[in-house]
Amino acid sequence: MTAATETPKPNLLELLWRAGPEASRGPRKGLTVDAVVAAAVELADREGLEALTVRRLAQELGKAPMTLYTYVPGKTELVALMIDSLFASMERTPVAGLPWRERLAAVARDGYSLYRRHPWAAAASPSRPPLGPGQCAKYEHELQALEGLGLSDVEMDDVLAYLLGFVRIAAQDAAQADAERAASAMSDQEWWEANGPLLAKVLDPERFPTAVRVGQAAGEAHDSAYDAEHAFSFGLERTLDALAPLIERDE
Amino acid sequence: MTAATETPKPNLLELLWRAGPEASRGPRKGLTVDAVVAAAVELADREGLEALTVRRLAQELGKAPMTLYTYVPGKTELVALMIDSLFASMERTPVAGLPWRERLAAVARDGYSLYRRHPWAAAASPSRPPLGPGQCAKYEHELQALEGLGLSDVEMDDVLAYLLGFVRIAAQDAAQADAERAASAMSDQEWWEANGPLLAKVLDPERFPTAVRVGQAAGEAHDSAYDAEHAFSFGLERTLDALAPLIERDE
DNA sequence: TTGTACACCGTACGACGTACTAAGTACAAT
DNA sequence: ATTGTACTTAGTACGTCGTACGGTGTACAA
Repeated sequence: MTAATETPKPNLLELLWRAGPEASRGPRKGLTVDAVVAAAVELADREGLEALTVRRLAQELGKAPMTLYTYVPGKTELVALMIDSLFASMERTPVAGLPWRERLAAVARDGYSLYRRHPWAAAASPSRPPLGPGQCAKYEHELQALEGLGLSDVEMDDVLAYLLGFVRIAAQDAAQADAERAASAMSDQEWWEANGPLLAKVLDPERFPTAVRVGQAAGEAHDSAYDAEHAFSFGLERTLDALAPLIERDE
Repeated sequence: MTAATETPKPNLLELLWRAGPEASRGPRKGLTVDAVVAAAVELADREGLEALTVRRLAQELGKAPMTLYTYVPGKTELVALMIDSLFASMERTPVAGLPWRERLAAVARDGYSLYRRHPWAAAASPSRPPLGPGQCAKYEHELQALEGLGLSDVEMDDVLAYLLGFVRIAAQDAAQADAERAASAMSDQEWWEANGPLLAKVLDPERFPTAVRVGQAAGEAHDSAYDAEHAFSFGLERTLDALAPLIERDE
């Protein structure tokens, strides 16, 4: 029995920082982790996260499916790498010198437009992503926007998590509204013809007086049933108001 | 050729309101939609949304997998029904007579604890769920908590969407933190032994000065890397502060 | 020159959602 | 009472997924 050559599964952290040992023997690699990740991002952007399958991605790269496992240990790790690569290359509006509201607004808008450009990432990105280089660069830049405002270190982290939570949920909702609009082959008119009668019967103004009134008003105000961009700008103002007492507390 | 008996696929809306025509011929039904949905909720609570498969659910109900499709047209509709059933039976703290902050806090806490009890729902529930009876009852109750505060109808909807967005993201993050803790078989110590050296090399305090400092402070403050309950209570206070200017604007 | 670590590929396994078909049931129409 | 038919239930099977496994050939190290 030969001693098993221990090739421990490459760690996600090593992979994120591209710190794995590079092979010195064997055939030349036909791809790189970066190339795989870039192709995956492009595919997910084009056709959504559910179209991103290992087979499909391999096909686009001109390789057999299992080949990708040489570069990436599994699909979850691939998605983590994809998100970190987004974070690494995202736009970071310079904020030095701006008043605090504009600084935080810029941070929020940078994040939001990243997620709008890559809607799958809003659904997939966790609150505390693994500490890859992209995540670290993002975190560093965002924290610098919070420096000098009289917050403690712990408060800075709390405030940032709160702000980014808003950004993520706004992006999720926007992406979902888009997806629903695209998925329903029905026009609004067809939908109402199909479902209007039932809704009219069931949305009893005596049982749901406030809901019927407010729902109707909201539906008319935003031309669509849900106006994502309005929700974002409304929410951003609120979120900055939320932080004002904390930040301006001792000025 | 016999004329095709048109049995149009039951609409999700009809299903939500249990408004489908009931069969008058054929064998007695061995189950009800409610029973299927209840079993599905129980299974998802117990083992998570990814354990909720049609086969597994059918097994728990003592039926063949395909049998469930008599009650529910597909898995997506099943999940929608599950969420609406949660909304229908959730706790709704009475808020009449309370000051506005306590009213909104109660609404937020009811929602949050619902999602904490059913973590899968936080991930699956969309911003604008289909108008089932549970969703309507929830919406009605929540809007009543916003009545009489001097807001327009459209503002009431905006404010509620904003508040519920916070609740959802807080619940998502909490659920994810739990899941990660459960999934990693490693203890914190093992994790640091495995990843500490790389992180120490790569988290260069010159490249990421603020991130390293704040990250360390935050990590020490919350015993775990991410303290969900703290994030919720911190965020709830902020969110109420966010709404104060709007609500107290003309008092 | 040769041994070996490695990239690459084909095949295959066990899950998944669900389409299709057949069997059997109980009410409606006769 | 009988028969037709709408219905529930079940079995089988298809196409998809992630990925385990084993084989083949390459190119560097010894």
